[in-house]
Amino acid sequence: MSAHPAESEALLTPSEVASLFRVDPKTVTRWAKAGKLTSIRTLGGHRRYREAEVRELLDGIPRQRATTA
Amino acid sequence: MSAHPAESEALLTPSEVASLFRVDPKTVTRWAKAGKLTSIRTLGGHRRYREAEVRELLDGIPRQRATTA
DNA sequence: ATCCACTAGGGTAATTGGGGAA
DNA sequence: AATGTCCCAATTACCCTAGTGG
Repeated sequence: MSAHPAESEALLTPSEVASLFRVDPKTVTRWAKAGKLTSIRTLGGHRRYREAEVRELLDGIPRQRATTA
Repeated sequence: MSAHPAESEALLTPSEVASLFRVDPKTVTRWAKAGKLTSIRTLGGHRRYREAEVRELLDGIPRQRATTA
């Protein structure tokens, strides 16, 4: 079988996102409900999150830069 | 007429669909059994899925609106 | 014909969603 | 306002063996 790169983008599970942020998975769910985080749903209703978006939030949009003095 | 089959007839394997949704291939099988996803069977009993349908489910039917609070 | 990754099954753990309360 | 925890029901993940796909 071919290894078709049919992937448009990588997705993360709730627990994975929670681990990255060091929070409870339920908290990630609340972020999704609040629209703070984009969520894709499986056909069973479980949420998946865009890895690119998560990493961007983690790397952070540095609002305040510790200037390398 | 074109000698090429319609592009919308493109089929995906269970593992490909699973990768797109970030779930286990067996989960895709359950979706097919539950009638949540159209499945075509090979002569040997393996399932194939319509790419167009999968992409539509992924892009998804916007069910969530980000409240621009 | 062989080779081997993938899939169909079935059964059992682990995760998730949802509401509600501290 | 924002988290973490408890409960329960549903969904999903991992285990195996045998058969299919190319």
